[in-house]
Amino acid sequence: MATRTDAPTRREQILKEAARLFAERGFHGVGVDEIGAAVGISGPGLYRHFPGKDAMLAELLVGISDSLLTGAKRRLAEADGATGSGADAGGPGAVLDSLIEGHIDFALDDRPLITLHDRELDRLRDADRKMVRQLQRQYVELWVGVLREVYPALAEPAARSAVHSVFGLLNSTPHLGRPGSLPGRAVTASLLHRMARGAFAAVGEA
Amino acid sequence: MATRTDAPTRREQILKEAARLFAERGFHGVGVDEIGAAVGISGPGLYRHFPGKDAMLAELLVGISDSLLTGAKRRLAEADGATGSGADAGGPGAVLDSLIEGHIDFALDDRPLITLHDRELDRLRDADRKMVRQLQRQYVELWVGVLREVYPALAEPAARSAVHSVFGLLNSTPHLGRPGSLPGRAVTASLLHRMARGAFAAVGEA
DNA sequence: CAGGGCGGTTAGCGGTCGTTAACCTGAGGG
DNA sequence: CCCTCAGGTTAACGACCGCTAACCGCCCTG
Repeated sequence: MATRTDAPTRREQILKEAARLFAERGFHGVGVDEIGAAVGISGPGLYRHFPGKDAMLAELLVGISDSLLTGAKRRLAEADGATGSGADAGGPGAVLDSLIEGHIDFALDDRPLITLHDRELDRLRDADRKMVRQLQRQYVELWVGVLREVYPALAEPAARSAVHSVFGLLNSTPHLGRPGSLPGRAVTASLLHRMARGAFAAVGEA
Repeated sequence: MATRTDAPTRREQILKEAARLFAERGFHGVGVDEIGAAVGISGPGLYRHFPGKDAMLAELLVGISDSLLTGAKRRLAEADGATGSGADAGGPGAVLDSLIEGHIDFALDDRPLITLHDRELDRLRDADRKMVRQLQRQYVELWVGVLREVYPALAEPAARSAVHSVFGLLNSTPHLGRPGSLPGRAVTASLLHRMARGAFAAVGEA
């Protein structure tokens, strides 16, 4: 796949600005005119790119969930391949670290999307909501499986609760102040990573 | 103060139902007619109790923030008194445990309010929003102070980030399934408590 | 150089929302 | 016995919102 250096298409501009606005003021709190103005066109011009306001939210939420799940699957496969072929410092702990790292990257780089992800799900039409819910569930179950490999004594319901709670922890990035006031991306990522591991350890090594 | 055994007043009914509805569908997603219907009166009847829809949200959010801060101050005072008078198993660690316990109680018992608390803040008028923000900031700083007593090596910005992140963890209760599907309140509370302590330890004992 | 369609524009429609106005009723006190 | 007033009701207004209709210019192609 080519790393895209192209200018973003108009459609992508719209999605990005819509995500920001939805995250800031809520889906119902943003008008189509505002979304249009954010990309330099006005109101109804959006309907050349999307069938409606709902469709923008749907594409955003499905995209987020799918991207998270796809990334996690890729990391899982990479780690399994590594541990299978060579005797490096891998193992289930490394896979868990990789999942955490991926989620943190997402939470730090796409804050508006992380905000929308657990906030505006109920505004979707039934079909879209079911799809997003299914992707989210797969993502959670993937984490639960890896977590229980690291801590085999952990029962499944507890593992699931722990995963949801750590998502809450990692998704707290929007509350950590604007990107400028952060002590640096790497520092924040490391802090979140250690806290997530600590939280898991506290419930897994009971 | 008398522990209230009275039937809830109409005003309290309205606030409770409004909180539930706002949490479910967002502030802009709920009409005044629905709030009225939820308490058995209809639409404009609400204006005998509140000057407007905004005022309901404002009272809810200020109430939450104030209640959290007041409870935390009380716990801090109680713990300080205990450690000051006798040589029991207290100390800053016990204070931190008490803060965590209080926050968990709130997150488990008032899920709609916890949801609103970090979701609809921007819908407030400037004055109200400033007040809520100030209460929230005091609450955070109180936690930061206690946390840095437990882990003196922890720098202040890191401590503040850690507190926000643990709030994210504790406030994940709305995602843990409906109250019925939980493995029992005490079990969930214990799990959250251990995870919070583990997360703090992981960043404090670096 | 004609023409078609992509990507815009403005005007406006229908519905919904928060709020106000005007009216009503039943209980309590002088 | 009347008056007041708290706590409702319905009707309606004005604003806003999502979306459609109708129109238009530019670029690309045959």
